[in-house]
Amino acid sequence: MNMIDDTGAKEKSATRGAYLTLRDMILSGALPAGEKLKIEQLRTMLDTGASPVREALSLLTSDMLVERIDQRGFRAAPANKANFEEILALRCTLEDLALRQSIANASPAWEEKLVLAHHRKRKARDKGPAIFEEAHKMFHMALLASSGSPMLERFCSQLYDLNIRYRNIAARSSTYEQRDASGEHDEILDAAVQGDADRASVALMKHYRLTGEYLARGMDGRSI
Amino acid sequence: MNMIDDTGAKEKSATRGAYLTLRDMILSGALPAGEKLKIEQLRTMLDTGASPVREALSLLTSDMLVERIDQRGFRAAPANKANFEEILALRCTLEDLALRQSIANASPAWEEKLVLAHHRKRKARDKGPAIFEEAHKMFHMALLASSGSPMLERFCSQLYDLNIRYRNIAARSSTYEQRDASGEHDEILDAAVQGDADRASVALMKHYRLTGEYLARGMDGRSI
DNA sequence: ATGTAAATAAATATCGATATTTTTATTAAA
DNA sequence: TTTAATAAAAATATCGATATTTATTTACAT
Repeated sequence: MNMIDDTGAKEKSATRGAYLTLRDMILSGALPAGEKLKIEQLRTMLDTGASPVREALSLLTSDMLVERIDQRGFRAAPANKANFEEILALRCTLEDLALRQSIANASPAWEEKLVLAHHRKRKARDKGPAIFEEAHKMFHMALLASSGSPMLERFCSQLYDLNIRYRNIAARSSTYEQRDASGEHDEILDAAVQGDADRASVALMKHYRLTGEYLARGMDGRSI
Repeated sequence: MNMIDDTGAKEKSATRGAYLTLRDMILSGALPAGEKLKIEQLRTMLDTGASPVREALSLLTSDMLVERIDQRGFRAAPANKANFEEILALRCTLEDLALRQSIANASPAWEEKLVLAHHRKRKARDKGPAIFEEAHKMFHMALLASSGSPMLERFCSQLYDLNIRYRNIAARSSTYEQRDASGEHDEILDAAVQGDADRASVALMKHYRLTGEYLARGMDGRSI
């Protein structure tokens, strides 16, 4: 989200490495919500210096994955059902908007990008959860990619990541199983490529709300 | 925006001080859009170490006021008319939403807070631009303060700040004069307190769009 | 001239050590 | 006991120095 990687190469600065690892650990739940993030501890864990860790944490603050209290360090952002529902609601509003704009600006290049992302997502199904997660996000972001509003897309991307976190929290704290949403994705793709904004939006919202209910069940009555 | 100040006291960490100063310099245009931000230069300018400067810049990245390129440092976020118009459009959408939610959740406490913020903004008129700017923002944020969605409010606050920047850019690069929008504010306040969401929203949107046109004129044909 | 390659300069990123601040533990008084 | 004050420990924030990386200049060949 936050660090522009112009090369795409694997040579990563210590800060970027720390950023990616910590982000992953928070999204996956390895660093639980609300947990105090001690520099020294992370420093040894990531085998790097204090400066990269501090900078990575500062960066994660933008993503709303880490909270910072001046003079009192960092902690993983807290999680609770109210926050989850806020994210879901905001996500529906903003993605609805972005998707409609995207379809309104549809171009052949965008359609192709979208079809490609969908294809890759399907192929990624059995390449392990990390690969699939990446491809899944790519597909959803591709839907919004011609919205014409980079900031709106950025907000959506942020909210998407926050939701991943709740997905993992729910998976951990209950008998939650991955549901198969590929049919829903197909429907969204089809409507988007047809240029049918209403149908695409309805399908996307339904997709999010169904997932949302699913997750909410896994979270019920839990302290998270 | 980014650093939680639990005390409100003046004892600020070096990082927080650097953050506030740099933010101010970017919003005011003292650090022009697109400008390379060299650590050493800022370090001496702010009379502090490199670490606080780096962290402050990382934080400003969240506010979309600074861009970071791995291994190549920081620069003030670029500015152009397209970006300005994107901000305006997003702002209208998100604030419309937040304002309506806020009015829907209206409480006596919120109304009082709002009236107070409006009063303070009026009194601040002749206390210098910095004080007025602060009070003006407080009023606008107070309008949204009972939206029930902290994240939505955060997005609005971010966009508000980005708009301040363009206000200052326009002021600098043309014969732009501060227009008197107090009548518009009165109208918005009145509608909000009455609980008339439609009227409040229309007034708020009109307020933003008028300001927007005003600014756009000041920016026309300029490289900024 | 024009483009390429090596050498130099500048700037960034990182480390290790230290000063400050906050938190925890301990002791003394109400 | 509970509260308050103090001492000890832990953690954060910051500094100054150094290693890496990128940008610029210079020299050379086409």
